[in-house]
Amino acid sequence: MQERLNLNAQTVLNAVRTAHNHPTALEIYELVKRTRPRMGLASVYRILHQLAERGYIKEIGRSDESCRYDGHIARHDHAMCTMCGALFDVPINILLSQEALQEAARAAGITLESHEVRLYGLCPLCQKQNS
Amino acid sequence: MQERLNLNAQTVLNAVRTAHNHPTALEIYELVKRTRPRMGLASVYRILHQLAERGYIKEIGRSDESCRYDGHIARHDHAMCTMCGALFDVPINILLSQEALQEAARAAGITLESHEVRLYGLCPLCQKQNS
DNA sequence: GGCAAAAATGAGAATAATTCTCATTATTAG
DNA sequence: CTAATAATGAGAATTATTCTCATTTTTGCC
Repeated sequence: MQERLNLNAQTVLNAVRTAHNHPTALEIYELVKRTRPRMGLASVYRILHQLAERGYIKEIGRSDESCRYDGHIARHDHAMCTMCGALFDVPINILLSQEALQEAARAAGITLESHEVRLYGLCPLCQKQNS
Repeated sequence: MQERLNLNAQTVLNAVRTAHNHPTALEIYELVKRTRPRMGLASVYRILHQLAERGYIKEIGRSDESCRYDGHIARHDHAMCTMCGALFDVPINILLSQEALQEAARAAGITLESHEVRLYGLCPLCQKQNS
């Protein structure tokens, strides 16, 4: 395990930071190839995971597995275990003012259709295994 | 296009509704095969999409494409276009009380590490194309 | 009921994102 | 300098999902 970021990791980190549009791994790979044409896609994935693990970057929309389905269609929030990926319903409503949501949507440039809060943490099982 | 749900769709819908653990398409396929052993996986996917489109069920964690990376690591929220899948930062903070979050996490059974609000709606481009 | 048109189905191939394997290369410690 | 250790890249493998298409089912009509 390395402590400091090496040249490849620096290049990838730079690419993620300068791309201001939430790039995919493939997009980052394309960017990185300009300066380091020998780097492979697998290395990009490997480095991205390391960077995320160390908190340099974040992964968004990583479902960690496949799409899941929910027969419970009333609006509700979800909690996801950061260790095993288990997904839970939040059985109580997390209160958010419509005005705050509308303002946020406006600031982001979209019309507001719906929203969801996602909580991240350890599920009971992973808590045990982790202590 | 059909209006009413047929037997296959009913079976899939039932499976999603009775499974209380956010099943994946594969899990649903396994369930459904018990009563309708001839149904194929592709049909399950097809029916799941239809059911979601008509609002009978919801898809969770559908990134609609690949995992995206973000060099902006301070906690912030995201807005996603429900039509094209584009992902935006919400440039302002959506206020949520720590107590409410903690209580929700407790109710869901996880420890709280972090959270994110996701807004869903149409991005400017899709608004235009849709009007 | 019988039949033609339209829609739905299932099987397996195809695709796309991601991960794995492993021989090679680079780095480090002594 | 050298042995041990870690990192790399290439391509194969895996996994979830979608596509294709020949067959089956359903539907509307006589």
